[in-house]
Amino acid sequence: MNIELNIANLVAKGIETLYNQAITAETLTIQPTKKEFEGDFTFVTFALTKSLRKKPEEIGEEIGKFLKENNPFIANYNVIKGFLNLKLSESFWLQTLATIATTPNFGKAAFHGTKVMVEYSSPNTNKPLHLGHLRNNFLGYSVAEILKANGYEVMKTNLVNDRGIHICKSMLAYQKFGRGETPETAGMKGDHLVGKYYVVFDKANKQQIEEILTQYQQDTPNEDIEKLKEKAGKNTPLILEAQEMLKKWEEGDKETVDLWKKMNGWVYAGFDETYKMMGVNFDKIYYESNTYLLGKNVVEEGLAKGIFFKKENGSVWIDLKEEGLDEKLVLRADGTSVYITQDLGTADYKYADFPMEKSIYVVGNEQDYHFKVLFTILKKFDRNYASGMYHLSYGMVELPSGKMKSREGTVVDADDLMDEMIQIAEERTKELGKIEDFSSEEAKNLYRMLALGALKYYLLRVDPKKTMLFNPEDSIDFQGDTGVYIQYIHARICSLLRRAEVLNIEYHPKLSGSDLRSDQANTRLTEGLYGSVQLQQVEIELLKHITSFPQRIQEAANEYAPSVVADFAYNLAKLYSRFYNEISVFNEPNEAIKRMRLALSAETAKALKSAMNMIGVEMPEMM
RNA sequence: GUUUUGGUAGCUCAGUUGGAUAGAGCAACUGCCUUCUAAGCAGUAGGUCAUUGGUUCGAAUCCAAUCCAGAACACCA
Repeated sequence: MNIELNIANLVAKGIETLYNQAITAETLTIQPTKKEFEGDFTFVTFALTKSLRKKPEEIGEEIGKFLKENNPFIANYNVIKGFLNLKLSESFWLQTLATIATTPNFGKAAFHGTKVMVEYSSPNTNKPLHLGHLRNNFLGYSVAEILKANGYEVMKTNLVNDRGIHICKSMLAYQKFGRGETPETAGMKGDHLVGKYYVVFDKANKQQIEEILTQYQQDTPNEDIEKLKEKAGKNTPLILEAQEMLKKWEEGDKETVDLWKKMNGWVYAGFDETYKMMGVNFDKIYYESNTYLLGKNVVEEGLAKGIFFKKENGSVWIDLKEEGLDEKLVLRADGTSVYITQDLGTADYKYADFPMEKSIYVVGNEQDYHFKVLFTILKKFDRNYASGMYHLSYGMVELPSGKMKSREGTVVDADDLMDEMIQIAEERTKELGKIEDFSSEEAKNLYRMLALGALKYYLLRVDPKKTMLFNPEDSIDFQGDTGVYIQYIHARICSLLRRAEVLNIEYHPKLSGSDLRSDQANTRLTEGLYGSVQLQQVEIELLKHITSFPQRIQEAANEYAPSVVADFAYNLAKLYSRFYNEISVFNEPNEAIKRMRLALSAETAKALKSAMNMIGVEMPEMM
């Protein structure tokens, strides 16, 4: 349902009839009427003045008259300057309500099965998840849900970075200083324990850098200090040992691999817990330890096709200067892979797994350049999936104190943050004392829903592309433009609907078989259920807003922006809240109006829930 | 230096393919709980849309330049 487009079609027909000029509806500007003017939708006539050689007011007047005379749904019109404001009839809105109510999964598109892969999360196994990961995970999960709502078949994947020098660092530190500690003996989640040893490594290594640096300065007092620092950073005993360990790992040394397996096992157990709490999941998990050797065949292929070239020392490159990029290394002189090599191989590997038309990478914007290069190369290779690749590049999350820095200990841990939010949700809820009849199980579940809802909404309401500020004080605020506010409105509606059920009020049009979604059936039902009742302005506003849901979901998918859905939900909740305060449902003496208001409430709740679920937020029915 | 992203109210953010007098929330102030959940509602106040120029009936939105801020530009991942 797209009212704007329908009106545009009517206007186009009008132009053809009145002025004998063919025009496509899509080129006409129809927009919701600003609230300070009378009307529902506005046709902007300026664009037509040249081709029709008429004044904007004249065009508006003539088309308005035509529309009103020829269409029963256009109740009235007025023209201000070049703006033709159209008022739609009550029966139109009532029928719209019936259509929404009888459309299963209103807002969502029919399944068309186009395959799309969404890769997100992609953690390193050397430290626990933090606030930045939360934005990534919530975004990835939400985009996947939004694509599903648009009819795609979605495969959610996670490419875990489980190998490399950084992993060896925590392994080495554990080996040296761990004394056989385990998550059980330490009373810590596995990912946190491993993260602890990563920090231990870093500290010890820093000390070694200092020592070496002093040595260097004594040996070569005239050398530039920055150069010496760099050299020292690469040559500490610990770093050399870690590199040695990486080599051993690659050779399959049993002791090293066993340790790696043990520690990664701890990390995965920890991650699973965190993912569960976050409410995200994956259809398939890839591990870099399995994919890091991929891509060498692609390098061969590139050389054979003349897309890559070899330098004298044997390293392989691609020249992307024509694309406005630089020369880029794709294989080291010693024949080992770099980051982009494995990404090239992994792209083929994923496609063999799941022949998708779109492949979304949810990765921070510090890797914009990398993905530009990756996609450009794959296009040069004529991979048939290359044109469907998209880097969902999101901005960093900053704190009021600035960027999160692990060195300065300002990193906000994901587990800690979620726990804290749950605790605050519990405190607030207890203060309000509304859920005394909840079992402790139900109460706990509610705290979780509220806390995660607040957090997800807070992180997803902002356009993904933008750097955003995480203000701890604002994030725990449950008032105003927040997830909890929307959940609250939903709970209130559910309360009304429960009462309607107790009172046995039948407000929902029930259709079956051939009746389903036919206009005549709608009209019949609408008249039977609601009669020709008078609608309040807020009620029309609500209907207008709900009606825009399908377009908003599409827009969210086109832009990969959950913020669009969040915005829809918030504004719908706000409108309903106004309705709820202005208008009484159960004190209304007219039964038809009562039914209409209940149906309107029910559809609002459905749309709210549907939208919020798309951003991963659960909606309580009582709170 | 090159490339790239951003700059809207004190703060955090919206603002569709250019459309009417630029919107929310927070913070501040004023009202509203014998009435369907006050985690709410209504209202007041708050703006040189970074700056300058251009395009046109019309610019926060498009173009150019400038200023400011972030990021990327490794035989790291």
